[in-house]
Amino acid sequence: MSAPRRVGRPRAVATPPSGLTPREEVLAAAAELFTGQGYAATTTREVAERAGIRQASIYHYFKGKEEILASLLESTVRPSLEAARALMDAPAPAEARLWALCVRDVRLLCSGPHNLGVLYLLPEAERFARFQELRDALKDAYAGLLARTAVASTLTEDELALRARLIFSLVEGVILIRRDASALPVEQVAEATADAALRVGGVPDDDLPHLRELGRPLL
Amino acid sequence: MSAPRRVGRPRAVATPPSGLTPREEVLAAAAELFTGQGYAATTTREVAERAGIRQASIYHYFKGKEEILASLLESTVRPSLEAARALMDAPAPAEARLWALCVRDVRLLCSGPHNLGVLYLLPEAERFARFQELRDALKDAYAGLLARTAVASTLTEDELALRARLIFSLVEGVILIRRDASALPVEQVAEATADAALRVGGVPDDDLPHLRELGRPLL
DNA sequence: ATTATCTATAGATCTATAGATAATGC
DNA sequence: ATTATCTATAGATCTATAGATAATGC
Repeated sequence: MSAPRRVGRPRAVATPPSGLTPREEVLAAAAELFTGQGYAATTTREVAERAGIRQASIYHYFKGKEEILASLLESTVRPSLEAARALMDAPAPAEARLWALCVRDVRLLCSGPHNLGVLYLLPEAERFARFQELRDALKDAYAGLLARTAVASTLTEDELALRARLIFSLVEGVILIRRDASALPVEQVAEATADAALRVGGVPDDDLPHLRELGRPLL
Repeated sequence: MSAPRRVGRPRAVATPPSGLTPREEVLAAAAELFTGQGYAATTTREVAERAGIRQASIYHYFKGKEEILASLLESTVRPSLEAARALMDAPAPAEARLWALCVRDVRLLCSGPHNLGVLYLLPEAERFARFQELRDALKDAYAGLLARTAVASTLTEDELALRARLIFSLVEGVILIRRDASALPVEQVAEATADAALRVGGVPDDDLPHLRELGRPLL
């Protein structure tokens, strides 16, 4: 109802108020375009246009195009890492915690308006050290939980490391699944992926129902 | 020993003979650069320079930059699909054939000088219809083999489809594993991935050694 | 005075085409 | 004559910066 009354020169193109800060509007626009066509293939002009501002105005909020991608990468992996840290200390069997971590991670990768996970797959992502650190910490969380499972003691260190890596990429693989199939039954995919992760980890099929019940309260 | 004696104007920069045709030299150069820095981030000039020719000479062999990527995408997925087709008719239990398909696919993704699989992950790859058709056919091969396993009858159609998709992305996931870890013990990763695939498919742990023995001759 | 935006543009590309050139083939 | 390459460049970008402008805040 009330007029905009915002500081600064008005925008050239009147913008329907989105509820987001201008910075967030830029990030949202970049998320859509980077995930859809890639980072290098997206111009700052396209991002600005979708955000409702002029190209040069982006530089009021970001030092450059790279900083936009860095911000998106970090904000996408951080919630996963927080979920992982919470589960590291939860009082439940490692199998159940690993299951819950997979479910939460898949949910994060499958929800949200854009398939933000595909940013992880961009070749440009390799250059962003801070993002890679966060992702490595997440990888370590998977390995740590797997090492605490009952079957772990029957495996060599190498086997364990490889299985942890396979589980991690099984979870990240839902990025590809989501990319192929636009609309997914998120919960079903999340639980199926978590089940698959435990199977890869060596958990016998018969133990799965019980572990699921222990894992569900951790979600 | 013998002089080059090649038709056409000589190259501006003398090229150590690579044994490849000029077209292959361009493809090899593009493979390295596209996988390392992405398609859009790679210029035709860089590709040409690495191939030992001038930028404009690329257009003698390719209609444009896109055709280079299309060619790389198709030549990368095609061997996987051929392996799949050969295994569709092999006289062995579906579980063993699925195991063998995984091993061969992972080998293909893990070998070769560059991590060509990352091309599948490029957002640009979505636009190449012929490549996507080949990849879909490969996906169907996985689903077809899984449907012929013994456990398949105990699952709903939805569960089966989802598991097939998870197995497929488990295999494609080695692209990410290879990207993170430069040097991999290919055989070990391939068999571990194939084992994991059967586990995701619901094959009991106890059956694995036997199925591996049946699968090995199919490699 | 401060702020958020704008307009304008420098400078640096990048792709693809036009047309010349330097080999071999006949 | 044919071929594989080259040089040169048109035309179309694209990023980031410089500096102006139109609001509110005090």
